[in-house]
Amino acid sequence: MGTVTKALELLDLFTRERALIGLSDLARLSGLNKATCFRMMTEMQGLGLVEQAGPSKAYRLGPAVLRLAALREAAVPTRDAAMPVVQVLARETGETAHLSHIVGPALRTLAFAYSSAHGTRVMMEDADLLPYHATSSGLAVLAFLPDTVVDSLLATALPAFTAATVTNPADIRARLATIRATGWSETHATFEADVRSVAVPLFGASGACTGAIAIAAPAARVTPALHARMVAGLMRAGADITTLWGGQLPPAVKAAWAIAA
Amino acid sequence: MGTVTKALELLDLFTRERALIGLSDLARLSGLNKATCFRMMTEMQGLGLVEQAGPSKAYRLGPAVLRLAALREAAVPTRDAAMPVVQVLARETGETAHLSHIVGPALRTLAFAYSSAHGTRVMMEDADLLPYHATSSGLAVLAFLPDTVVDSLLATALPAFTAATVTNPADIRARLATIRATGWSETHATFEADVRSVAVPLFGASGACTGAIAIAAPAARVTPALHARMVAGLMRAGADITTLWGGQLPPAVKAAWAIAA
DNA sequence: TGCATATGGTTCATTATTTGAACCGTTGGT
DNA sequence: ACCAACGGTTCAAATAATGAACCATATGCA
Repeated sequence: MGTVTKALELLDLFTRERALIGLSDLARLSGLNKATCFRMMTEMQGLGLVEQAGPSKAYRLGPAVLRLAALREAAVPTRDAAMPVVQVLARETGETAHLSHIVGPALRTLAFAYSSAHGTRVMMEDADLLPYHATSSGLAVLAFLPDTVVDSLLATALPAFTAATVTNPADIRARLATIRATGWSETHATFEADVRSVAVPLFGASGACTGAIAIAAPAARVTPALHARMVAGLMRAGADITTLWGGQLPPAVKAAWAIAA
Repeated sequence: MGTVTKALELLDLFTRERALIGLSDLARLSGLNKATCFRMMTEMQGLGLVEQAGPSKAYRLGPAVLRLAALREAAVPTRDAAMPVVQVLARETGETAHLSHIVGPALRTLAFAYSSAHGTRVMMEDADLLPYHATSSGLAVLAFLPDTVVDSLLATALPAFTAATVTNPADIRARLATIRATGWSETHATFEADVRSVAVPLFGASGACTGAIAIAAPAARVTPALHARMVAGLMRAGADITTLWGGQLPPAVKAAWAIAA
């Protein structure tokens, strides 16, 4: 493995719950030697990518990442462009809408919006990781990813997050076939209990799948009428965002969405 | 130089004007070998830090930086926290206010706000680089940085951006002494013609200077009364943001600002 | 048409950097 | 006073980075 990859995987250890990490923890979590971690963190600190904070000298992400993100959004306004669509979707359905994005090998939440229609709602957090096999967004993306990616994912051990999580590769493959035909995916308490979620895939300029947009609601609230509105809204939002991103819907998806609408 | 530093300096070549860079250009701009660049970019691509786009296979910043920025903002809401203060400052003075931040060896614009009071205003851009010796923000920061940093900067050749730019190290040192005493800095058309600008430094948790906040106005509009309001507003804003960032004013600055207020 | 010169990407012997066990000096708890 | 954990440092040994030369391809030009 390259040195750069190791250093940047160190950055991936930072999460919302674990914003500060000490040197020893960093070494334990990454499996790298403490000296290696130290040299890398020192180097990245010099570039402003991380900084040391607090009473101990624990590390956290530094201000340089803000500059990089500002430049990325200036070049490719992924998030800013899609945000209004996500908000409209949340308002029209009265439920939580969220947008996710393939980053490296994982699917991450990029943006989300709540509705104020109900006192209870499904909560989200930015930059969270979504498992492919247990979320509607994950399945929507997986259905339109190359077979090689699907094969290698299904070859690994799939964790069960709830009693309802589907972990059998054959069952998942069957669901993917359905999703390819209908153009949307659905899960039922497979990631979090009592949550029902529907998603559609999003596509980039080359026609490859780059992410998904989804709506998540408390299961008890999802009537057939609401479900229909969710699917219809997602198809429109999916087409809109794909256009905003300069992407192109695969013919099969375009046909599936046109028939349903 | 470490490999990680080289790779991340590659990322620093991306700017707003040059969002897409091809492999050969990357090698030329960085001075690194083409094979080295290729390997590093491939590695960073695997992590989503950069991606290849367009008809040619030019590189640009990838979606992973958005995730890192989201986590940084969650841990330390630098920009979000400071933004209202910058906006109030712009509204109260009727001029352009901007916040800058030390990132590695350079000073970068992090946020700015315009006022709608006048038809003409000083324009800004996010993530722009501010030269230390020719801007009020730069001088404000420099005055509170360690002597070693000042020495090494003044040892380099300082470019003149206008006829009024001060490039003589001795003259700059004299101005820094004044700034240390008063707690604020000022420039007169030293970076852009007809622009007059006032700034105060900002400080981090350790008491070290981490950035500056400034107001820039067309020179003709700066009356003594407005100038006084600018300085007073900046001092309040500087104290507020330093607090918001969990920072601490050095005693000397606290004293200077208290006396002036 | 063919020549010249770009481009992104690849190879492999040479070289320089990374690596990690063991080591400091401090700190905080018992 | 002790112990264990912390952040940080060292240096011979091992590994990964390096770069000149090399493809295949595409573009501009006469």
